[in-house]
Amino acid sequence: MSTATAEGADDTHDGGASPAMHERVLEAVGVAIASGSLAPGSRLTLEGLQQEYGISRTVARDTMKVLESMNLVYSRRRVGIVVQQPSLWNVYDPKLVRWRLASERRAEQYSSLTELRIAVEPIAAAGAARRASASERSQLVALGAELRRLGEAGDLQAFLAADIEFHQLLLRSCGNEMFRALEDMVAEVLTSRTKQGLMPFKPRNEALQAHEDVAAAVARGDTVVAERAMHHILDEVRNAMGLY
Amino acid sequence: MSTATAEGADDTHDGGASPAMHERVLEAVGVAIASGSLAPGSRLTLEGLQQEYGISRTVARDTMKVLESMNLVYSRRRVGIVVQQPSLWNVYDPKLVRWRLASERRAEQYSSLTELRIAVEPIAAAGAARRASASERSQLVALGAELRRLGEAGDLQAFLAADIEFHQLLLRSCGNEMFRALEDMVAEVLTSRTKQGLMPFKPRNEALQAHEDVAAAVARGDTVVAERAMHHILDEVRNAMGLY
DNA sequence: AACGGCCAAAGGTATGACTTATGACACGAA
DNA sequence: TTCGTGTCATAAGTCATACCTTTGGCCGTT
Repeated sequence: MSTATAEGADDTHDGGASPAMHERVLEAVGVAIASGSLAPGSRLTLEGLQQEYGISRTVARDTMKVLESMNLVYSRRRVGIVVQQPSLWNVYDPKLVRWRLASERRAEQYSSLTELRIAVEPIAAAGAARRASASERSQLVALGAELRRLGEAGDLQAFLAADIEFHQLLLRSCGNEMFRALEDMVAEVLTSRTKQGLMPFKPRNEALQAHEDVAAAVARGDTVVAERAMHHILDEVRNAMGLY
Repeated sequence: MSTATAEGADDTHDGGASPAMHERVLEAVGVAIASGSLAPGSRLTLEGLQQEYGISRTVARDTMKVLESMNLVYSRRRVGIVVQQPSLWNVYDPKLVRWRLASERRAEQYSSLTELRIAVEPIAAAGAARRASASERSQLVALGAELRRLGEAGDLQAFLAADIEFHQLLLRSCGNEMFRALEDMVAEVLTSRTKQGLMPFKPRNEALQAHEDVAAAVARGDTVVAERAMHHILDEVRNAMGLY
């Protein structure tokens, strides 16, 4: 790799080069760290990055600053840029989550995210029952009905889309911005679960019922039932993961 | 402000100026955004930042790259650097959490974090019961006993320290790195709760018992009881927040 | 009123120079 | 031998400057 910077890469220091250059480097180094092929303790230098990717010091610095902000690396004078231990990473940064999902260690990331879902969604359901807006409540009920329709029709594709929308809407309407920030990750997990064929061919009636129960409980502001019903939905997931 | 860059600030472009300059700017702008005094949609320019803080373009760029990575801003040619809507922020970034806790909006951040605790800790307890190491289990039991001792002695200061250690150890030993990453935030919340005098003068016996129950259940690998007992601990918090 | 071209503003990138911190190593003293 | 101590080379931190590229807004034409 290295010199093969995608397009022609004339030596003409054109001052502006290929835009998104910065992103390319960030992506490459980030993936390398997230996948473990750049092990904790490994050292990089700005000089080295400039050579490796054919970039200027400016871009190399920008990239490292971002990685440093994610705690993937730290930099010290005279030493260079050092890869941090994974236990110090900002594991909630969407970029890092994406990189890890793209790596060999995908499975670990999925199970962490799934466990997080199991923890958060019931409390989010309770929050939604308490704080969702009127329109959010009715949308949720509508989605619950739609899920049953699609589930019984056996249209897995459309079911997945509606299921994602259901769970996202819940996180969006629960009034906690830290839960809301998990929207995309939940979508990712649900998508993957279907892709991996971990979903039953037809959603179980029990699951459909539980979704409707959540929606109804949220709609009437019943925090306890909303939470319990969501818990029920996730029990299925928990079983599948061997967490019971 | 501006020119008063802390020390002397001779005009001699000394190329190296006051180190941690970059951090100073990051902090200032970050706090301004987090507190809302730089409203979403506000626009900055690199030029402006250079003037405002007496820094070079390099430092201004570094700073903005970090803020951009946190999704606090985005930058567009010909427009400048624009403050993002809060709903797009990376609200799990420890820097942002810190800034928000230091702002007027402290209360919102605390309640989000508390709700997150309520969601995560029971599942973390179950995870610890399943996956903690032998030494972690015994440490947890020891901490449970210590909590009772300190609680009954009425030493709130020492109790807080042990309580933090208890909850952190649990998050650390539950085997989910996304839960572990919440260690510091939980410590922050617990500390604040005591500081604000929201703790009873003496911890209630029920709470002490629940901590011991969690420790014992984790020690013998009983996921169900560990989760339930932790849930019980947090019910107290939930009540205090009016979430029941 | 809609379309198209021009201009200036502001970020993106590249360079080169200088400052500062610091790991490593050599040297000398206890 | 071991433990400071001083020197030096390295690599990040910062600054200044220059040029390219994108793009929002203005203006004139159709």
